[in-house]
Amino acid sequence: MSTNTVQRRPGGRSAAVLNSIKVAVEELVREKGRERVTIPMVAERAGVNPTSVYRRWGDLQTMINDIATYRLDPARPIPETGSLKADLTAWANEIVDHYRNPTNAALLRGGAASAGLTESDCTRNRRAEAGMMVERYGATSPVTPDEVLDQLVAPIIYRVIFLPWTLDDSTASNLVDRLFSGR
Amino acid sequence: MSTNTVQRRPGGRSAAVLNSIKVAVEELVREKGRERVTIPMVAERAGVNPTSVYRRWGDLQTMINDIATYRLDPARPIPETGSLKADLTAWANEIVDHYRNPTNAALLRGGAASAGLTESDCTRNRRAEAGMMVERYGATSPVTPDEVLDQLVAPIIYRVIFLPWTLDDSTASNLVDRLFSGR
DNA sequence: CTCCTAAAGCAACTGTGTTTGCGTTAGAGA
DNA sequence: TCTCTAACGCAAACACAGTTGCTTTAGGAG
Repeated sequence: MSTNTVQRRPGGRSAAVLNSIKVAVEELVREKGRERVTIPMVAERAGVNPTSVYRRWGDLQTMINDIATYRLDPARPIPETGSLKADLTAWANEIVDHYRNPTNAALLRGGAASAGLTESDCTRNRRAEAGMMVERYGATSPVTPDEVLDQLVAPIIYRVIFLPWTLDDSTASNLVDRLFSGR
Repeated sequence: MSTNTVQRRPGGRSAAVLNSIKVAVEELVREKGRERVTIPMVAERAGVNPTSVYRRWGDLQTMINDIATYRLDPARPIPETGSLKADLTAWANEIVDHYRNPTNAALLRGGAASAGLTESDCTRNRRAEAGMMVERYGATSPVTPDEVLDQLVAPIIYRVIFLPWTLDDSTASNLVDRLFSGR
């Protein structure tokens, strides 16, 4: 061997196993909620030996975080329409659409259970994105980043967690309208 | 026996056991978060046999929901000052104060994990209380119950779950001010 | 095609949460 | 005080998540 790197084997069987596990995790999280999913359960649904899962990821938390490529991409482009109101509407619609997917909603609820000690990815990223959009318009902006969090992000996340059936196509624009009303 | 009702024994020992379990649950939920608490753990801290806990409640979810009498009492009086704004401010302050207690916050996060399928106590009660206050002022009310949920309850609950360190004495009144601004 | 070994499978074992049968303690009415 | 039995304690059995050593399968390089 001419290199000192470990040989990997991402092809064939490993890929098939990975894919069936991913499907099983999505199904089970959606069906039962993240808290009621176990590794043996995932392995059985995937038609795979539990040992394989333990060897690859070690624990359920690590596995789900790694499998969950369906979370909101932190590197995705932030809407830039030239109007703050339109930017916020488009951005809020992305968030609503993302969490109308039951799997994503279940993952958010699971994350909420262990939140509160440190700022989670969810809140930190949303806060950063809100700040970015508002600051584009500088002192002329009628709203602050904190107001965006309190009156736009918070209602959406609250509904995702406790009242997911109230989310619809007009939720985001309604909230933005109220945020800008009287300003 | 002249009655066909089962004899209960709420006094003495049973009350002592119940109380020591209640204390143990509060401590452990605050220390570890609801998700990392188990029944044997509670029983040991309480100096009680785990069997007693299983026999009384069956499972941890039921036990915590039952023990948690420190949650906001649904029968407590709703503020009635004569002004909707003042009512809402007082009411929101109660909620903030309640959830600034780390035990209550941890219980809310735990509840969030299993929410989303049915409307939880938390959301149903808040919605009912908001409706009650707003309806007192009928058609003259500048805000709707849904607006109260979106712009007052949701920001508070969002902060409790994800940003508990941002809750302070002025949080409630700031939110109410923004809710009424421009109306 | 052949060799090497990454990665999966298998099975036995451990630790811990949960159930169950039975004996003991102690609250409440007679 | 006496009796009845609800509620607790105890210990053995059970269920299942997670671990470990070994074997088997199959991807990739030569």
